[in-house]
Amino acid sequence: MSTSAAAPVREAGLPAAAERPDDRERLLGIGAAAARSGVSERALRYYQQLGLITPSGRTPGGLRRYSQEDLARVARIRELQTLLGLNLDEIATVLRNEDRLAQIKLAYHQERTSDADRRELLREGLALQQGLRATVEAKRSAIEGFLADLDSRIARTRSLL
Amino acid sequence: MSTSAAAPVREAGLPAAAERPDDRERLLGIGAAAARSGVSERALRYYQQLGLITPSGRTPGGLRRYSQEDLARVARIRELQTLLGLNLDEIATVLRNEDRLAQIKLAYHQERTSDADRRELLREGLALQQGLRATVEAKRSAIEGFLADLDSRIARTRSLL
DNA sequence: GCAAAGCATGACGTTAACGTTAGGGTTAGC
DNA sequence: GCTAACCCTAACGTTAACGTCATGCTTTGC
Repeated sequence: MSTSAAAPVREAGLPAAAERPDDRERLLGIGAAAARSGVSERALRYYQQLGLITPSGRTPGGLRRYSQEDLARVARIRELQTLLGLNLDEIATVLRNEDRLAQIKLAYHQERTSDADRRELLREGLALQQGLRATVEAKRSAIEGFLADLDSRIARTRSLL
Repeated sequence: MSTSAAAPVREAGLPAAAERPDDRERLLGIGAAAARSGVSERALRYYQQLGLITPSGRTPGGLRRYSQEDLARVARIRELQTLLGLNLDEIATVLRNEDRLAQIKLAYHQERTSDADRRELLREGLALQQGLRATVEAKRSAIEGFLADLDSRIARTRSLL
């Protein structure tokens, strides 16, 4: 990590193996991107300001252009927000982890990576994933308990009938 | 419903069938109540201001006194907040529903309630409970999906090993 | 009966996550 | 090449859910 202080969380973009302009390569402006992802333009700019996303392009004049992966990333942010109740700071951490994981997979597949290094990389990646998994699992079991409680109450009400 | 406009959400307190001073009837001051429920004194006052709770007693001088049920109610609020991500407004609705359900159960057990009325009451209560259940269930299945996705990713990482 | 601890009621402050102008540049279609 | 639609940055506004005083009354233990 040798970038500047305000380095944003960047998605580890694949180096575009082969250019495929047919595969819906159309980039969206912020308006369309906002409409499709269901958040406001302001939210998109705000996420960017926090380093959560970076539109994969800009026009020569400086207008943001969003790719499909960008939109997927926004969807992920919303998911982490509404489902897990994470705040944007925590989400930044999660995304950083996931980006790191992608990096790891890239490094893993490089010829010049030694076998020992590969094992090491995988271990690190696995640890990252399992960290998030633990968080989610905790939430799930809590909700399950909540639901069980609710169901038993419903059963009691029902038994009166 | 004939109470004043700012009527708070009140728990439908049982009429204290028999006074039992031995059964930990000690009421807590706001400081102790806050400590035990894990929220701040300010939060307790704020919840009251929003009509979510009403301390079951006040000293002659006006100090709040919280009962065990009050604390349970606070715990419920926190649960709805952190687990389901509801805001205090939505929580007010849920609590109102639950209080209504308690009322219904009381009415149900009254001799002077007709059988037809009882069925009607039960139906209403059941509907209220199932409303919340649906919300929670939706959340659960969403989280389950999230978790499944995570697990498949983990499996993929693992398969590299 | 008195000091220390506890509490009440305002009222202003704070933080996260955006919303909303204001005052301009940029781009796309004709 | 021009206009309508789109977008930029900067900056102030908003809302929920409290935090934090300030000022003064209450309660409790000795």
